[in-house]
Amino acid sequence: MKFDKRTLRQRCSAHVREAIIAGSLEPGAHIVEMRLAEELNVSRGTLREALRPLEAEGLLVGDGKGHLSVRRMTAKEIAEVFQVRGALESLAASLLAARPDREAVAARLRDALMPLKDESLSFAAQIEADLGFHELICRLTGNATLTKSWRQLSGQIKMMIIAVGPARASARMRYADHAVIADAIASGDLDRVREVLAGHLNEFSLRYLDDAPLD
Amino acid sequence: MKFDKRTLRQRCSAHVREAIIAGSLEPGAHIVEMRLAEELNVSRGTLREALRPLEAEGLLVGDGKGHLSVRRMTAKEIAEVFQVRGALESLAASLLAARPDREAVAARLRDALMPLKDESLSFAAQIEADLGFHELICRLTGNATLTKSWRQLSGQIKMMIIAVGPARASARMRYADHAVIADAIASGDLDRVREVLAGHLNEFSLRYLDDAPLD
DNA sequence: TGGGGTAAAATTGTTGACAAAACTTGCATA
DNA sequence: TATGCAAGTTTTGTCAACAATTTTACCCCA
Repeated sequence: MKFDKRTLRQRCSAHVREAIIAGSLEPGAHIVEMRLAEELNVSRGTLREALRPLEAEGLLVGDGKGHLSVRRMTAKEIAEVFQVRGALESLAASLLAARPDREAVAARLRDALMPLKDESLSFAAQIEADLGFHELICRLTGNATLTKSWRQLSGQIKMMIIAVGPARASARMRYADHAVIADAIASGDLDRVREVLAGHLNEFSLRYLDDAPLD
Repeated sequence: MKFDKRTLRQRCSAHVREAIIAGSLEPGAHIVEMRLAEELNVSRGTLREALRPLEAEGLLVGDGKGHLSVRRMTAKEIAEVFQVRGALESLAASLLAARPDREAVAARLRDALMPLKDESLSFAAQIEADLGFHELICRLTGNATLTKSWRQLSGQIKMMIIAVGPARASARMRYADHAVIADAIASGDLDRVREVLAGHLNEFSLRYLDDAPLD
């Protein structure tokens, strides 16, 4: 038996975050504090505190008059998030590739990819494995600020991967697509690392924006 | 006459942020909600909401048992922040240098540097001009996610610049040190941009870490 | 018909009180 | 002396009520 030691506020935060990412709170939807608080069986005060970090994370946006709503990302904004994500991961991967123990690092990265070898993996599990791999690249650098900055973006990234659906998203979450990144890090060739990573993220990004509705 | 339309919570947030950055709330200091709320003449609930974003920003840290305290940054963490900042600004500057209107962009950047030509500028104003220049690099890209990520770091950066004091910090906030960055962007030479920027931030970083006490 | 004002409803902003948890302090005891 | 227990204090967690603001609905009148 394991108890959930988190405070109500933390659980609210997590719950709402997941609802947004999963799409059960649709982009553009207004957050009515009273109603949502009732659904979660918490007081408005507790909910409001839980909402604040989500606002800072960019999952919720205020309209200047106090009303919060689920962020609706334009195609342009999606491309922007990928640019920043690319810069962060590029830094991370470069740092890893410059380390003397880069082979060991690459081994750990490959381990994280094992789930993706299973072709029948659920969409949700694919996303977890994929983003888990990319986050691990950041974490292994030991730079907590880097990891935190990456995490700030990860919610938005998950949200749009799920929004675009398995048909288009799954194609670029395969094992081989990620193994080349680990290989590049193991090689220690910084230019190659940056090139491979940029290519990976770029294809990914294009796949989302190709025929996505522009607004 | 101009009224302050911001909510109490927003003003609290801003006030506490400034107090932390300016050092009047010292690193490591415990935040006692009741006492601080009384000082600011607001209720605990309002204050608590105001503190949450500061926690997300990394200016406050929780100890896992609900107690918040002002973040104390180690030398290692300072170096890490500079690494991430470098990655973000490098992306931004590269984007600007690749634009057809890069000369116009460089001109706007140089404008922002004018205050630094005044040798008798106050320390606080120097910091504003310096960081304002770097933020402008991000803003001019038009990538809001990039700007937001950079802003998340700016509080921590200001905090440590002020903590280290004018003696060591002022040396690298001169006009010429920044003008070369604008020049590089105007040149359109991406490699040169990255090199100049990396050099600038690196010297800056070294200056803080040189004889800073390690913990 | 449409512009404008006003009452009503809905929603957020703010507060103070109570509950729960964590941290002292002092004492009793092995 | 070290340990454990227990009362009391401090501090955070949560809630429900009230105030202020914004939105909506409706009616009046030119």
